[in-house]
Amino acid sequence: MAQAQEFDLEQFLPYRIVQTGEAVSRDFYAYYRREYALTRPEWRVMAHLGQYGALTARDICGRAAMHKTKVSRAVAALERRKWLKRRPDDADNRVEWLSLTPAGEKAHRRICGEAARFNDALLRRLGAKEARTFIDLLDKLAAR
Amino acid sequence: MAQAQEFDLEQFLPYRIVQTGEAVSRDFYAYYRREYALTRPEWRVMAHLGQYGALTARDICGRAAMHKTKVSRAVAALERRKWLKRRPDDADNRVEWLSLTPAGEKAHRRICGEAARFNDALLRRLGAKEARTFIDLLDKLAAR
DNA sequence: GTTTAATAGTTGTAAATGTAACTATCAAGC
DNA sequence: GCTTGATAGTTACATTTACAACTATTAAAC
Repeated sequence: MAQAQEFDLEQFLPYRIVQTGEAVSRDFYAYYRREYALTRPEWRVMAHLGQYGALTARDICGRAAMHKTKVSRAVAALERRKWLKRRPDDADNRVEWLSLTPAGEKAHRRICGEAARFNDALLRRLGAKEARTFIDLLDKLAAR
Repeated sequence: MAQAQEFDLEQFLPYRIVQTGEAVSRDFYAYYRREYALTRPEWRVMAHLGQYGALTARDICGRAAMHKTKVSRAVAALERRKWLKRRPDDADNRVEWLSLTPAGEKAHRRICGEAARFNDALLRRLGAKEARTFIDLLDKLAAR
């Protein structure tokens, strides 16, 4: 049944990558949602601030490929729970520098520990050398 | 700044895969949304029915890893536009067999043509051999 | 054959999201 | 120094989504 010739879902990279992404991130997502009641955008903002230090909302949009409204709401939520603080920019009043508070950093460290465990499990599935290859290929795919 | 030791976002596979998935599917998603006003779940249901023939909603949930409410609403929308029909199961009245109508198949073929072009562009980015490797590694990652 | 548990699928409701419109600020042109 | 256009970020509203509760039907237990 169905058409065969040119197209096979199982070989269709956008589908396969999205699918695999959902499969490998599901458990980790469930973890930080359950343990910290964090949404995905909130965790992503934390992850970027935790790793790179103070950033503007715009920086996060660029780096994390998140829309600015998503970032805006995630930042507001993290600020409400006092895991994030804003500082004005000296030269430009439109800009706000965002960073984690000590409480935010503490949570970030703990979540990163768990993230590292999840990641190690995945890397073991691939093996060290193939994991390296895989990440290189991801870079190649995403290169604009 | 920030913590260095154990964890690096750029090496964190769940994040990298989801990110790459979004990047490589964005343009194709924009295409079928613009040209056919299809949502992502709707296209996914179509893609499965077009490729595998008649399936139950449950089959689609399993194959496409979609939640049953998402499938249910996508099926209802496709039925409304007469791209999909339902047939009762002979033995079990709870079950419905879903398949594309001729109009649905026609649209499916056209979208698949475009999908194949998108995919070819991605495969060219990787090269034939590495594309093969990449898909194997995706299989390995998703294996439960 | 009647109760109980499981399954296929739908619907209600709250939360999350995308889009566009908005405010505030800045830089450039003149 | 005003006007025009761009930029940082927020808010409003419509659409999607997730989660739980629901209906209908079947299979199992007894």
